[in-house]
This record gives sequence, C-alpha cells and structure tokens, in this order.
Amino acid sequence: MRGRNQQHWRGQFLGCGYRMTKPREAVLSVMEKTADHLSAEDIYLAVHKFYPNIGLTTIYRNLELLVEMGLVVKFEFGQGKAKYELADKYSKKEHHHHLVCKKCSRILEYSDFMEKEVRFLKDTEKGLSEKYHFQITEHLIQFYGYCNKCGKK
Amino acid sequence: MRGRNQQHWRGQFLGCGYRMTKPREAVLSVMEKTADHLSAEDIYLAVHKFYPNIGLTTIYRNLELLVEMGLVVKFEFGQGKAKYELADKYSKKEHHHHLVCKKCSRILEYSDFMEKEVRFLKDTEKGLSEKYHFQITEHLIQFYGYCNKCGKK
DNA sequence: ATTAGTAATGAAAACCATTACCAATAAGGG
DNA sequence: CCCTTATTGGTAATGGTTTTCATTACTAAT
Repeated sequence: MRGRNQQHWRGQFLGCGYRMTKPREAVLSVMEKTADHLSAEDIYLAVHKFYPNIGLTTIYRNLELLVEMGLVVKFEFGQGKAKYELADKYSKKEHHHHLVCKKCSRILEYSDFMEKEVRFLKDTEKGLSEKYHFQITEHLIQFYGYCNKCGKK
Repeated sequence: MRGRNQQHWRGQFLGCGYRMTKPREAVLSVMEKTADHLSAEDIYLAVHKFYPNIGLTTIYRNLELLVEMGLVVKFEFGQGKAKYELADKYSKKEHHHHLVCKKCSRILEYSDFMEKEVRFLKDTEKGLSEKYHFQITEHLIQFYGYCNKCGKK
C-alpha cells in the first residue's frame, strides 16, 4: 500500500527532472499519514524516528521543492515557524480558513460561512484591483483568539 | 513645537511608572514625523542620524513597551520584519486594511469597501464563535499581489 | 544640590527558524 | 555496471529579534 503513492510521487519527480530519494519518500510518507499543519521541525522529528540520518536541511530543501512543484502548501500563521500540508489533502477539503489559538497555537479549520466570505472577497478584490490597479494574487483571512480549551471563563 | 507632544508622551510614561528618556523621545519623534509602517531598523537608522549612540536593542525594547502601552501598533505583513505605526496616526485614519506588493514590499492602504467587510466579519465572527466556542479577539485580512508599478504587463 | 534606588541603556552574545556552502554519496540513464 | 550530476548531511552563516549584564542616568527623597 506504500507502493501506489510512492509510484505516483516518483513519477512526479522524474517528470520534473528530479530524483526520488529516501529522504523525499520519508517526508512525503510522514505528511501523508500525519495530521496537517506540520512544521519543518515536526516533520524532521517524525522522519527521524525511522530515518535517523535525515538532516534538517534536507527537510527544508525538500519542502521548498515540494511547494514549488505544487505538491505541498505552505502556511504562515504568524507563530514564528511555517507549517506545511500536502496539497492533495488541502484541496480535498472544502474551501476553508483557520482559527489560530493565541495560547495553545492550535489551528482549527472551518469551512462554514463561506458563501459570505466568497461574496465579500469577490466584490472586494474586484473593487480594489480596479481602483488601485493592484493585481491581487492571494488573500489572507485569519481569525485569532482563544479556543474552547484556552478561553477565559 | 517639540514641547507639546513631548510633554504629552512624558505624562504617558510617568503615568505608567516609566521614565522619559532621550532614546524614547527620539523614537517617538521619528515615528511622529515619518511615514507609517516603519521597521525597527528603519527607526534605528532614522534615530541614528541625530542620536548616533542609540542601540538597536533600545529601539526594540521601546517599541515593545510602546505597543504594550498602546501608543504604537505593530504589524506583521509576512515580510520577515515587523513594522510599527503610532497608534494615534493609525486610529485617526478610517478603518482600513492593507495591500502588500509581493515585489516591492510596498504597503498600500485602503478603506473602501468596508461596509461589505464589516458585514462579513460581523456575521462570520458571530457564527464561528458560537459554533466552535472560539473567542475571536482579532482578525487578519490582507491582500497580496502586484502594485501598479510592479504588475506584469 | 547630593544621594540612593532603580529603570533604562548599549554592547555583545544568545536565540531560533531558515538558508548557504561544500565535500561525500547515491540515483538513474546509457 | 558506470558515469554524470542531483542530492545529501553536517556545519557554518544569516537575519530579525531577545537576553544578559555591567554601566548610565532618571526621580524622588534627603
């Protein structure tokens, strides 16, 4: 069952002129079977368990490559360290955004209330790009606060 | 003319149990008379011109203090370095958000289309906090792209 | 004014996530 | 299987920010 996806990834790499290597397999397999929003260090520690020779550098290098290849999505939640998720997983979910807990750093995903958001974004982006001749390529919408566990009573 | 504001700041500091010092005067005066969204380094360089002994450390320390006192607002535009603005200036403007140019790093402010945004935020925050029991304290809305000067033709 | 007490400063070192460098290794086309 | 070259891992470097610590300088009390 490892084979299927590995074969798929391999094709992706070779197709782009890159090679499939142990470290790359390791990174992908961790990202495949673990929760989303992993930091480079999270991935490093997880890979390290079964591939103790892995270097942190390699993790960073490959995450960068994977992002460039479009296989991984990178997030910055303003917590000092970037977090990564398989593009696959990401896009299989509904369009969603994140609630960031300022205390425990937990990331909560939500995909409700999207109609409102989509409408707001569509109108606003159109208005802004017309008025300021600013080509909008991305947007960032995030809510910060305290999750149910960390909320003040 | 320096006196008025200086006196005001002095009161603020003393009232909070802090002291008014040259470096603090210098930081505030730079922030008062210069464009918004200055990085710590920007401020350091500006202060350094008329107060060459200033230390970068002091800039950081005092910015932190000023933020804590509510006199300064801190922004993170995902550009690696934080930027600061006098709370005063900030709040005198209309409610606004930022367009961040990915090429030249320019920050463009806009305050149009706010009715839509306010409505969206109000509804969404209400919905989210009820559904997830997440206490929302802040939100971040930013658009990224290319400004009129940097846009691809 | 002088002083005592403590806040604030500046220089340098520490931090922390991330990146660059480089010699050693290994993937894969021929 | 070999040869070329991408990739690796270790280490040093980076860049923004924070900490440490001995020194300086506010302020209120004397």
